[in-house]
Amino acid sequence: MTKNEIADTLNEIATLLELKGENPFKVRAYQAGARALEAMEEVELSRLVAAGELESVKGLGEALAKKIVELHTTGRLEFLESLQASVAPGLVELLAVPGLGPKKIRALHSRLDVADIGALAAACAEGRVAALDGFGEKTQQKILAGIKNREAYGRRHLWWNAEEIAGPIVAGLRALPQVTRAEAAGSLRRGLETVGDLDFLVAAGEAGPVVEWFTARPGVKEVTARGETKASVRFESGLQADLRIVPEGQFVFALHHFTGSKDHNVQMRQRALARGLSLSEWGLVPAEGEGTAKEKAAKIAERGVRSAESKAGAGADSSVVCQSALRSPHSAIQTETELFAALGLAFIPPELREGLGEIEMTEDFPKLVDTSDLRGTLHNHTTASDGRNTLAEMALAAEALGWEYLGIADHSKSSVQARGLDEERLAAQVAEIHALNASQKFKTHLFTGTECDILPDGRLDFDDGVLASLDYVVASVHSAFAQTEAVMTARIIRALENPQVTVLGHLTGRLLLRREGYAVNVGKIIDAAIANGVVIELNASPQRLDMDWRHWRRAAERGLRCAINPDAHDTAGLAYVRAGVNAARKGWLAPGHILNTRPRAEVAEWLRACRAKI
DNA sequence: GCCGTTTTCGGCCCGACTGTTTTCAGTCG
Repeated sequence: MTKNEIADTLNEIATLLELKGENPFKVRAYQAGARALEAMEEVELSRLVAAGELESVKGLGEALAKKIVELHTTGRLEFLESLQASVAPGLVELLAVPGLGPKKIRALHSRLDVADIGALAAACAEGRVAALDGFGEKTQQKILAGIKNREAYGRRHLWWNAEEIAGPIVAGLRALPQVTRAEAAGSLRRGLETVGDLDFLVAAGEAGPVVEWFTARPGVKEVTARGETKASVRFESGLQADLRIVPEGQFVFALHHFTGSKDHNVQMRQRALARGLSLSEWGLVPAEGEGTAKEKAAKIAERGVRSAESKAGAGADSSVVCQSALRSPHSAIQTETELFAALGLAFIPPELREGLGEIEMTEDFPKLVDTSDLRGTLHNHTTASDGRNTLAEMALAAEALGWEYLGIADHSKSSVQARGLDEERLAAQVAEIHALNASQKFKTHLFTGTECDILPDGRLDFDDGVLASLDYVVASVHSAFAQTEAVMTARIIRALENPQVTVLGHLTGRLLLRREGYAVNVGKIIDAAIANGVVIELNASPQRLDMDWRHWRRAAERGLRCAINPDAHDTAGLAYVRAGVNAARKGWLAPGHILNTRPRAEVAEWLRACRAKI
C-alpha cells in the first residue's frame, strides 16, 4: 500500500472508532498518525518500515507502527476488517448530515435502529426522531433539511464562482462603519481551484450590525447560525459562508489561522513551539504555563510590559521573539509580515500556504507572477469555431485589457462538434488576421494559430505544411478519452515530437467537479515537453486549471516553460487569466517561467526559433 | 493511542453556537 492509501486507512479507522464511541483522544491519535504519514516522502516511509524505525516519527507509537507495517507489506489490516464488521456501513454516511455527530448517530442507531440515510429520513418523517431524549422538533427538521440538500451542500465550488460571490461581500463589509478590516480567508484566499465554503473575517468595534448585514445578503437561502461574534449562511447555490468578528488586535492571528491550510498551520505551530511560543487564532504567546492561549494573551495584555518581560523565556534567540510577543501580543504584531517575521520567516504569500515546503524556505520567496505581468495570451477562440465573439470583438477586448498580443487558436477540423476549421477556412482566417494587423485598427497584435487536435494515434489534424503557415500551434486532445494511460501518454508525446507544435493544450482534459482528466503519465509528458522545447499551457479556464498547479514547481525548476492561456470563448473569458495566475502562483511560478509575460517581439522570436529546431 | 527537561500516568485545543433543558451536551471549525 502507498503512503496515502495507508493514511486514508488510518482516517477510516478513526471514523469507525468515533462511531463506536471510542475515546476521542484515541480517534485523534489515528488522525494525527495519518497526518504524519502524509507529511512524509514515499521513499522515507519504505525506509522506515524496512529499518523498523517508524516509532521514531512523532505521532507514531507502537500500536500505529505495527498497523502501518502490516498495511505497507500486506495491503490488509485484520484490525480494520473486524472493525468494519462491527459498524453498520450506512452509519458512516450519516456523519455527512449537518448536525449529526457520532453521539447522536449512536443514539439513533441503538434506540431507533436507524442504520442508513433512508431509515433516518423515514424516522424523521414519522416524528420518531423528535420524540427521542436529547432530540426535538427543531433537530428533526434540521436533519430532514440536511438530507434533502445533502447533494448541494456536499459540493465544492469553482474558485471563480466563489470569488464572484465573495468579492462584493468583502467590499460591503469594509464599507460598514463598525468595520476596520475585512478579508475573505480560507481556500478562496489561498487560490485553491475549488472552494468548500467561504470564510469572512472582520475586525469591528461592534459586532451586532455586522452580523445583521451579513445575514441579510441577497441570495442567502438560510441562516444556519447567528451569534454575537459568528454567523453562518447558506446561499441558494448551496455555497456556505461563515463570518467571524474579532477585536482589531486579534485580526492578524485569526486571518492567518483561517487562511490555513491545515497543514501549513500545523507546521507554523510546530515552528512556534520550537521557539517557546504558542501560535493560535488568538495570538502568539509563550508556550509554557497554565491556561489557554486566549487567557494568557488577555492576562499579558492586562499586566503590561514590565512583568511580562520578566517572564521571557531563556535562550538569546527565542527571548527576543518572546519578549516582543509578550510585550503586547495583541498590538505588536499587526500584519502577517510581522507575524511571519516573529517566527523567523519571510512573508509567505497565501497561495503557497499548503504545507508543501514553504515553511522550510530560508531565503526570500521569488516574486510570483501577477496578472499585471501578462502582456497577452495564446489560445483563444472566435465565432469561426465555437467562440461567441468575432475576431474583431476579441481584439478590441484584448486591447481594452492593455495586451500587446492575442493568439487566435480556433479548433481544427476533427472537432466537428466545435465547428472546427478545415484547411480552407483556416487559410481564410489567417488572411483575415493579417489584414486586421495591417489595418492597425487595434493596438493589440494578433498571432495566427490553431488548437489542433491530437488524433487518437498521435498524428495531428493538419499537415505540417499547413501548421508551418501559422505563427504557432496549440496541440490538444479532444477525442478517445478512454485510452489507457500508456496509449494516451505515447499519443501526446508523439504530438510533442512534431517540430510544428509549440504549445500543449490542457494536459489532462479534466473539468473540475464534473469530469476526471484522462489517464496520462504527467511526468513523462513534462520530460517530453522539456526535451522538445514545447511550452505546456496552464489552461486558465476556471473549470480546467490544467496542468495542475501541484506539478508546476518541480517542472519549472527543471526548465519547463508555461503559458497562461484563458482558452477564452468570448470576450469575458479573457479575464480567466486571473484564475490561471492564481494556479501559477500556487505552483511557485515567477514571471520568468511564463512565455506570455514576455513582450510581443520576444514571443514572436521565440515562436520562430521554436519551429527552427528541426 | 501518544507523549514526557513538570512525566511512565494523566493529560491530550477550545470557544461559539444550537437545541434542549432549566444548567448542559453535542456539534462545528
